[in-house]
Amino acid sequence: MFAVPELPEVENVRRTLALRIVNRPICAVEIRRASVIHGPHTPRALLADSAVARVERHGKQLALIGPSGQPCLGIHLGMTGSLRHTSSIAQQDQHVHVAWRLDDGSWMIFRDPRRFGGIWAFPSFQALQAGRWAKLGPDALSITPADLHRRLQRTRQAIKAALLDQHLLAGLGNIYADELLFACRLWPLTPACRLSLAQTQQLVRAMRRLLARAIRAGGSTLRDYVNAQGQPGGFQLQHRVYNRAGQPCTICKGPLTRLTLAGRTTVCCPRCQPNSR
DNA sequence: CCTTAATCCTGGAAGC
DNA sequence: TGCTTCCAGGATTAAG
Repeated sequence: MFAVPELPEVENVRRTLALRIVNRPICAVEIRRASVIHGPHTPRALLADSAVARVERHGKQLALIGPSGQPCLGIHLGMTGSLRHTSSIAQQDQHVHVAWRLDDGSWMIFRDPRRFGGIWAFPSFQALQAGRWAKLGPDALSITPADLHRRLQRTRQAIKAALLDQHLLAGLGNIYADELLFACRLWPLTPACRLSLAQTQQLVRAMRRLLARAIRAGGSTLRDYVNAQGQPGGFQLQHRVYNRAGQPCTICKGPLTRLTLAGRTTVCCPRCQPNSR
């Protein structure tokens, strides 16, 4: 249905983009829609006449880091954002907001039809980390069970709402939160503070396994997600609950239930994810 | 402290 | 066929 880039998709963008653009001279920057850029949007701030030395990720966000002493760009893909390396741009494409031209005439493009994403220009990676990433919780791939347990203890919110809160834990969105809760057989409305340390240890183990499998499969492509090289992912074929309301549970064969939680569609199995404890 | 809803936005799908 | 309506959702903000 949508792009919905969450941690596995953003990690695939990071890897495929790095292969194509790291240390490649950027000759020029075209800003077609300045409103997607936050902070200074001078050519220098956008790495014109410079290069991307490293591409890093925290949660769902990317950093295009210039050479030492040079600027840094924070990229958030939002819902429909994409960052791609292509040989050419369709001139009539209204959704390409920023385009960087490389030395061989190819382009890195930021495209985002729904414009929930954006670009944040900072003078350095340290400034991005201090100004933007510091507000995020630990990355879902590196958080420890003890840390997550401590953070979950602090809220009475439903576990699904807590998992979606990027200030608490960075990286999960609606797809992987539903898949994770199903994998752990946890009812989405369970208060977060009711998870025991043992349950949280299981949760973290399942989360790492789920995200690793999704990354390996290239992420989930529901409608139009592609990595920086234009390739779709294949993990949607392994979804057990997301977008499967009414269909049979892969374990008990009963119908999957759909409910709304924290304003989001939630799909789960009332039999395999019992509302208890 | 908690939840819900509105807001931003487009395009695909469904309904008439 | 063509129009309208609904719906998807990440993050923020305001209201209850």
